[in-house]
Amino acid sequence: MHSWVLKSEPDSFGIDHLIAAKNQSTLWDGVRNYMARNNLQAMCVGDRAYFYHSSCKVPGIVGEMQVVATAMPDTTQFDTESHYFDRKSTPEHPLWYAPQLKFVKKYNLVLSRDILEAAGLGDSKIFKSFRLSVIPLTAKEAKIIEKLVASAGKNE
DNA sequence: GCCAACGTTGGC
DNA sequence: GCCAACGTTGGC
Repeated sequence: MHSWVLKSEPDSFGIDHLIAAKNQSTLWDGVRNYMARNNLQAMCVGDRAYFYHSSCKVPGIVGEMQVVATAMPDTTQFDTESHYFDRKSTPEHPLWYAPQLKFVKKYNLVLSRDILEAAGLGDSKIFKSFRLSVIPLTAKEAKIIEKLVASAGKNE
């Protein structure tokens, strides 16, 4: 199993949108960056994805999701009405792919950048490749986050 | 709202 | 295929 960090702006699609969604799941579509796309395609069923809120008051990891279906063509790329329409893409040769993600849990606190950095994740791609919206975590990084979640859970 | 980082585009 | 210009992301 691999772990990933998926960024989204809570104003456009936050974890509460996911909770309210049908089956509490969503296609992670609209990603238009090749490196992020490659990461999306590398996701396997059962992988864990941390939901990261960006461009908001307290940016950080707010909860967990699980991959329930591997990446399939992102249909918004063919929709001329969509903000995500891409004229270079055709149904025969789609450029962009989206996996299906399902809500697992929402934390009772935000794992803010301060908390993540203090836990030793300062060298993680979360910080180093901060423009990337789909970030792979090493096993070590994933373990650190698991620990943070476990200790935060004790305060519930 | 500013601005640095950095991916993408397009002219050559 | 290089690289400057441009646009977007995202923290502050």
